[in-house]
Amino acid sequence: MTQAQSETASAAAETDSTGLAKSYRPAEHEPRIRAQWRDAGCFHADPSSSRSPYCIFIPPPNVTAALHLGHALNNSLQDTLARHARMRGMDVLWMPGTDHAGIATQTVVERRLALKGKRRTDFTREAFVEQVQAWKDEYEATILGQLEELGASCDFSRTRFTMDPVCAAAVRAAFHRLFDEGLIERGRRLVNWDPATRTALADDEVEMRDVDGRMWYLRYPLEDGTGHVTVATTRPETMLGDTAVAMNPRDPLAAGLRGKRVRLPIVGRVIPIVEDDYVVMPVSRGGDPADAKASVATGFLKVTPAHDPNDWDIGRRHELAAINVMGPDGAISDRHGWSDVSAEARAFVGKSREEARKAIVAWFKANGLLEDEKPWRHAVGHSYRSGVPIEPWLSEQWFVKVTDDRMKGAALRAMEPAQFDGTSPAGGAAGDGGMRFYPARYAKTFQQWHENLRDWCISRQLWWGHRIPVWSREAQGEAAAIGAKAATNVVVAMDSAWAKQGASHKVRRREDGSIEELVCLPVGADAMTKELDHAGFTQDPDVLDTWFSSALWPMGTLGWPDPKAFGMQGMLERYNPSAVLSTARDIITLWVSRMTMFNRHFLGGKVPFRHVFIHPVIQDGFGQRMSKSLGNGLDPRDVIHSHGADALRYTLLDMTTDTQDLRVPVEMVDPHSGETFTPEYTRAPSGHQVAAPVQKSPKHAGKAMVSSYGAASGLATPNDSQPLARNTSSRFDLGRNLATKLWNATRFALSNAPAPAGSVDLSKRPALDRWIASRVARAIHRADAALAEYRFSEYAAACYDVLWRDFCDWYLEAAKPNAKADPERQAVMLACLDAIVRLLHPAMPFVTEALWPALCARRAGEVKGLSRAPSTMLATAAWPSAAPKLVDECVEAEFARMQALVEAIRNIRGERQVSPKRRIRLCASARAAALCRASDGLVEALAGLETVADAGARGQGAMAFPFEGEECWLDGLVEQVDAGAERARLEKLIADRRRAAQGYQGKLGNAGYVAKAPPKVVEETRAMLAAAEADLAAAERALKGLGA
RNA sequence: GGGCGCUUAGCUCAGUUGGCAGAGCACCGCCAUUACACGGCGGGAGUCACAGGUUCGAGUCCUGUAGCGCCCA
Repeated sequence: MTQAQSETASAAAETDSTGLAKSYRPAEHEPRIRAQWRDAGCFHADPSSSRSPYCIFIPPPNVTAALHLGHALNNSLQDTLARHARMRGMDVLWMPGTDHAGIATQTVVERRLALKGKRRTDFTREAFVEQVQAWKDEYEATILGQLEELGASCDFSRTRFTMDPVCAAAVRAAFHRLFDEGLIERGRRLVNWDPATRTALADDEVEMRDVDGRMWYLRYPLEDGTGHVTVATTRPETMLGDTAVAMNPRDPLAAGLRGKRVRLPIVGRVIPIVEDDYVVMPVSRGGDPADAKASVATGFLKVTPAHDPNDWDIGRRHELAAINVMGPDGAISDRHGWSDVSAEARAFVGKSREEARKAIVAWFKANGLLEDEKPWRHAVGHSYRSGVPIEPWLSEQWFVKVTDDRMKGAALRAMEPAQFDGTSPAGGAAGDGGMRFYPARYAKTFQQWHENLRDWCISRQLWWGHRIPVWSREAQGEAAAIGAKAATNVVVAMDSAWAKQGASHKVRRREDGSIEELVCLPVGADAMTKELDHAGFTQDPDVLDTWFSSALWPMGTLGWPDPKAFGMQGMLERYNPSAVLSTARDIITLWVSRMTMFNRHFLGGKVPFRHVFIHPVIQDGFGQRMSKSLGNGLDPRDVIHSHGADALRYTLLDMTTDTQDLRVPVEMVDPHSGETFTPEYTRAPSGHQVAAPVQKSPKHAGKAMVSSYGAASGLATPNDSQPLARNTSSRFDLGRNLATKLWNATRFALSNAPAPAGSVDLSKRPALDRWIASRVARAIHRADAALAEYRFSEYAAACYDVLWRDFCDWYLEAAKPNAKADPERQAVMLACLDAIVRLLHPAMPFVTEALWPALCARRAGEVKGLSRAPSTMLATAAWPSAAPKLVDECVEAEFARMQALVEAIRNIRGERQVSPKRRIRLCASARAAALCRASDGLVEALAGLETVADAGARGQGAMAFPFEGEECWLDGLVEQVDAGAERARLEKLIADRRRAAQGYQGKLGNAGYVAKAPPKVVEETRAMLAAAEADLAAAERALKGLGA
């Protein structure tokens, strides 16, 4: 039954004497508790506090869409850390916010416009940005609402957006400073061009996909008419821009061709044959047979510097021209650097790259120059947003010189030396060695990324984003004179009137000899824009890569560069570096790297965070990444609906081990019956396993529903008779069940503790109380140790074990018979429960907070050694603390003996299917009898015994079992003894004990073992052997006693 | 091509200095015992992917193989 149904099923919530409803229904509590936290300002960080600061910057979610399960995971982890730190008395700032996600958001808005038959260019830039802004407002609200629903204890009063005025100031300041320092420059370089969205992309925004393409073999005639060379290419259309043919200098054919030239077909351009090690030789001429490329290579490579990054490099080595034959739309064009267009070539101008490819191949075929073509599967870069193949394209762009030591070197030096592969470059500078990765293996990803870093292209030809704060014009006056004297591409700073007002004024002579004059304005210099306009300057139309502003997140959100201007005095010093950044592994390169470089550069070497925790990636039940377009994902709101926020959080925590992927099988909820079921699967065209578009109701014949894949793919449309089904996963039952268990355990404890004692000295209490206190103390230590190392599943297990296994299964059951008559017992019970509730709060904030008032109303007195400071709200209550002496090995060992005896008895009861109501008699051995006497009646209560008698008092038909090497008997188990079954049971037991004994004997018979294993281990083995042999003997005697 | 990870019960996964193979779910019994059936008690279930090596002893450390997945070229 879903939560929604159980709500309607039981209209009035019944309550008992504790004032708590009979069961926990999350939806009845979550909104109220969220409001309480909000009204009490529980999560507001206080920079003036004397508490030590603890800060986490949220990885700001994109405003493109609502949060998915991966976000729910990451934020559950961060909230657990934040609440833990807050309860430990720290001043916690969990900084929330959202990211404008330039290209992604612009793309979704453009797609929406396309449905109405409109394009971005149908609007003014301002009008279009307004529409994106509206989208952003909607999704920002959704996202922040989702965070609240999840229970995230963010300081929402400080919520930031990467394009708000505070963050914008940081972007302006950072850009200005980097520009002034020469770390940002403009240049004509090959970039990853997305012809669909018509913008440049950074290297890491390009996704490599394997594509079934072809390899074409084109003949280029030698200029001297002595023959031809054959080049192999996957991109024949780029031949229009070829400026050389390259061959490997080790190629046996090289000597004969050295110095020759070829005449480029169609174009007629005469181009050189150059020699370059990059060229792969065919196997027949010495190529490496292991290299797949050698099997298709001809040994001759067409070189198109303007349309291939490798060719660009070859071009630079051989001083080749770069002829750009395409326009920004990817179509062949003669207006972007191609001037020697022959009459024959003119026919190709204007064709799209796909059309041009066909036409060029056809031309070669028709002219007898197409030697061959083969199918060829190869990797092609695609835009991670628009999905179209990337075009390497020559254009003027802005770059951050991250290859400069002040950037990449600083990032590498930030790594903790122990995690550095090789000799750590960290020195004694501020922040050096100050950053550590969890799990440690991700340090390698970070290191390798930086070691292979290339300059970062930051300009984007978009309208949504931070506009580049640079104004330029063709140089005039003094600037023109200075520029004329400078070498190509050397940027010269001007000491002009603009510069005196705080701007950075620079001059650069381009490759073509023209001279540009650039003025970068600092924050707050907007008055100068008018002057610049007047002087013929225009602002760069481009915007910055989103990651440029994201990289400033740990600084900008705290008011950098001028916190006072935003009323944030002292925050930068206090909360940066933050304690930890929690994020996914693909973000290490995109974001962690850049935050590290910028933070260190702008804040005197400070790292932005001391720890980086990389969380696993959630996949569906088939190991596929959850994706919106496939509808194979799980909306956290659906899980909150079916299981509650605590169940979602706890289960996610429980799944977070240090593995890199985790699977969550997705099931569906039948809207007709509320039942959860496993849907029918089918294969999407992409090859993914997805829920079939329409599903039959498992309960109601003839009724159907639409799956989220059906809706997302458009293959089915939800309507009244065929509604859209929500998804869920029974994986979350774990958390829901735990929440329910805690709720009921609390109700039970409260109803059994009407008048707890004011204070208790545990040393004067029976073993049972000392035992539970010891278990709780252990659980607290276990939880603290786990969270200190970001082992979330270990923390979850610590909570589960102490609550369910120790407190409910043993302590409450043992305390049940007479707790009401023992005020001190009641006090211990409530104190331990109180500690457990606190322990669970970071994982399950709602149910614990819902129980808190009831616990406070019946507050137990002090239990020495277990400190639990009072608080009206659990969210701001103190973390429990247990004195080390509370952990009592002796009591735990004795209790374990008692548990073993109880389990031995239960085992026989279970096997013989004895009714729990049936009271039986234990005829105990000397040791067992002593244990029972010492246990205050626990054994009797937990094993369902009527009495405990001597072994000798057993009657006819008593069943024997060995306990610690002695025979014990159970009397009155059954009306009639089944001798055959009894014999079988004993024989099985004997075989088991014999096998164990033989194992130990084997070990001890090994001279090496006895000589070399630690004496303690050998001693344990001896004891184990003795116990097994004694048990064996006892069971054998019993079997004998059974008669023939 | 380089790097990283995974392979343990039917399923999803723990197993942190090498020392008695675990949990939850599912399954099979018994029980609606007045906290909880989102529950209690019991049970069955594993050649720890494969092959070597180190060691008195390997799920754990080393080498190699196979399959799956991710990241970077």
